[in-house]
Amino acid sequence: MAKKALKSLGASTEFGSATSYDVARLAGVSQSAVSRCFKPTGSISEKTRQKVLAAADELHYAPNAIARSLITRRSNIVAVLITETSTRHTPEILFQLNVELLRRGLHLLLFSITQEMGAGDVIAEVLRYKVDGVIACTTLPDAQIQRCNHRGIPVVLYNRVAPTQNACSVSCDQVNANRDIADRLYRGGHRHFAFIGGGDNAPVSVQRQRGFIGRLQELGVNDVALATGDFGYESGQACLVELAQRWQHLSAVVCANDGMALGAMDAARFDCGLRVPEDISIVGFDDVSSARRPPYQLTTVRQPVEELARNVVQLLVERIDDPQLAPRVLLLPGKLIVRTSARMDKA
Amino acid sequence: MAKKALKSLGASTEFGSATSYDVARLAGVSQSAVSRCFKPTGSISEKTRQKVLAAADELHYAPNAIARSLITRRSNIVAVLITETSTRHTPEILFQLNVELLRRGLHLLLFSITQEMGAGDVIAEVLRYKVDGVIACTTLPDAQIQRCNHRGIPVVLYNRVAPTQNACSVSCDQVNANRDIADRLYRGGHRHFAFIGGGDNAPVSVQRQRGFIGRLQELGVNDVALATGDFGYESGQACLVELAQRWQHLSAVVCANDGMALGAMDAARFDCGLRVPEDISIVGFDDVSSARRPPYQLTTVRQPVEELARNVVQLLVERIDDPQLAPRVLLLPGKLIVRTSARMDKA
DNA sequence: ACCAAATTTGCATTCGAATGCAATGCGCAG
DNA sequence: CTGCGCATTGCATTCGAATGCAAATTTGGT
Repeated sequence: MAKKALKSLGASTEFGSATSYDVARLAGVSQSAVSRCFKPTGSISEKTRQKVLAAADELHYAPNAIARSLITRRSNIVAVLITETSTRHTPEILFQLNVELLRRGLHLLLFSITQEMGAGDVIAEVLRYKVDGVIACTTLPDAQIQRCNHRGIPVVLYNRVAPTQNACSVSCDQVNANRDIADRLYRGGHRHFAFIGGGDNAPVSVQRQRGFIGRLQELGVNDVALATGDFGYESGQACLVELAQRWQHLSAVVCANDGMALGAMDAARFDCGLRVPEDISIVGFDDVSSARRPPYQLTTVRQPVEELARNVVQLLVERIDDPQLAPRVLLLPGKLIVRTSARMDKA
Repeated sequence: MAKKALKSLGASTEFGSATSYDVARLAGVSQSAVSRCFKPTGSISEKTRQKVLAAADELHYAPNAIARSLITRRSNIVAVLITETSTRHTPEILFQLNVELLRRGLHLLLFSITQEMGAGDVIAEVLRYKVDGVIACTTLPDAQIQRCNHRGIPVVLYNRVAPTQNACSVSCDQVNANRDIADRLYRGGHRHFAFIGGGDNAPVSVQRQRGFIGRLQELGVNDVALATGDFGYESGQACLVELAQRWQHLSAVVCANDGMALGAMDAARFDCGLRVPEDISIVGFDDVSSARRPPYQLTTVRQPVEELARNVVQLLVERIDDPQLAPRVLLLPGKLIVRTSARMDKA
């Protein structure tokens, strides 16, 4: 196998960067030495290390991550799955996840789930890249989660509860946030409530609704008006108009997200001639940037995005390091931002 | 080298998926045959192809992308560079880029540039992964662009003009969009203008300003009031208050982005007691979702994000396929969305 | 049926780095 | 000065798929 040694004799002037052999030759050591030099625990003397580092520097050498992955069976790549809507809701999540991952030497390979490329196709691609883990910022069928687990790839869900016990999940505690809202509105004197949801196949909407209505029932309020939109501003407008027509005494409307809450607020004022919060109280969820502006001053819940991202990555890394670990479910409290769009108990 | 053939005899029941050798053995053919079967141009008979595909299916085999990259010297991975602000401005850009890339069989490896990890560190990581190309949604020092070029990796900038001729770029034509705005406002009767910028180290702000002021000068308007914010709503408020105090006849204010325009609008109404657009006209840029809402109805410019993404990927792929190709600069027109926040010529 | 041409197949090597094992070098005690 | 033991070093092999080349097979023409 003397070929190996001769191989890249003339190289390193061309495109394509230097290899460990080039560095070895320049430093007058073996390729193994170069390899050990770039591995934290590598056994190597200080003298050789210096020689190698100098040579590496001269050739602008850095270990080829692809080649390394092949032999170590660790790609240091994590797949992150999103849909068009998941980025709209929290645009900063990708940035935050990426920062947390890079901090731990992991990289983020992005996959968008679309009409033309469903979850199944995407997971197939994910598997081909031998990623170390998967973070799903979208609903992921249990079959696909299983497919990953079967290959020893841990999955962590962001803001989705796992349908079964096959994946970790980290979410904002939507249920309790909205229970708290129900409580405060009730204590603030409201008795006639409505909820504007985002559809039953949107897990976040379902949970926010469950928290709100569940707590109201405990408080003895049994009929809560319901309307269903699509998370968009316009649908919030339409829902409020419809609700206001059908229910006379309506005094507090809780929406599954800020987009609809803002729509509802504008509809209340401009279409129904209602004052907010004197005639009607409105609460949202997410704390988008418009929520704090003068025309709105929307009372809403802010998700701890940075903390969520940190915990998602934390859980994932734990399971990458120890695949035997049982999946955990983490709930982080949201922060109620009390502004003036709702009459409620501030305590 | 009979070892190879024996190698994974007992495997394929465990974690870690089947290899081409496993498939070859099950199908009763050589590993080469399996490889050729998964390569579009591979020379293989229909009979063997069927045998191989059946075996592959049974073992849930798909070629290991990492191993393939190593030998083909094509990773099918593209690095995308972002900063915290670049995602805030256009959250959907990542999704769109990803969709376009996946369509062409390319994958998106995300890199966030932060305080603790500057452009230099990030490019070092990018190079280690042997990506086929780089898309920068952020300012990238020429030295770093060169570093990529030197390794034969093409770079395309999104919404930044390349400082030199070393990279392609695809941008929304901010200059002309704002020239048009200047024109229409002038024709609408305005003579006293102001521009609220986002700082001189923000290329988008500089260009929007240049377009606006440049055209005004051509029209004979030489002194335009200037204020500088930070793209945030609050800074827009502050700037407008300051401008209104110092300039009496101010009648049209153009802002470098919608965030500041919305702030300016609210400040005009709530802090300065001015009516919009009767007393003062306000124009933004980006067409964020709040812009179209009843309280604002902001006249602004929408960037053709989908088209931009498509062209970014198009240019990148062209240069990946033919590295000799000279870098191109593409400018796509923005779309002026005329609403009611500004008195102007609608034509 | 027979041979040349075209197609299909397998063998062996390659990509670049990591690592078990054996060999070498070094330090230190006796 | 000798020898034991530990720290370094190098050799050879490995990860999984792609591919040039030669061998084997099929195809087609006569």
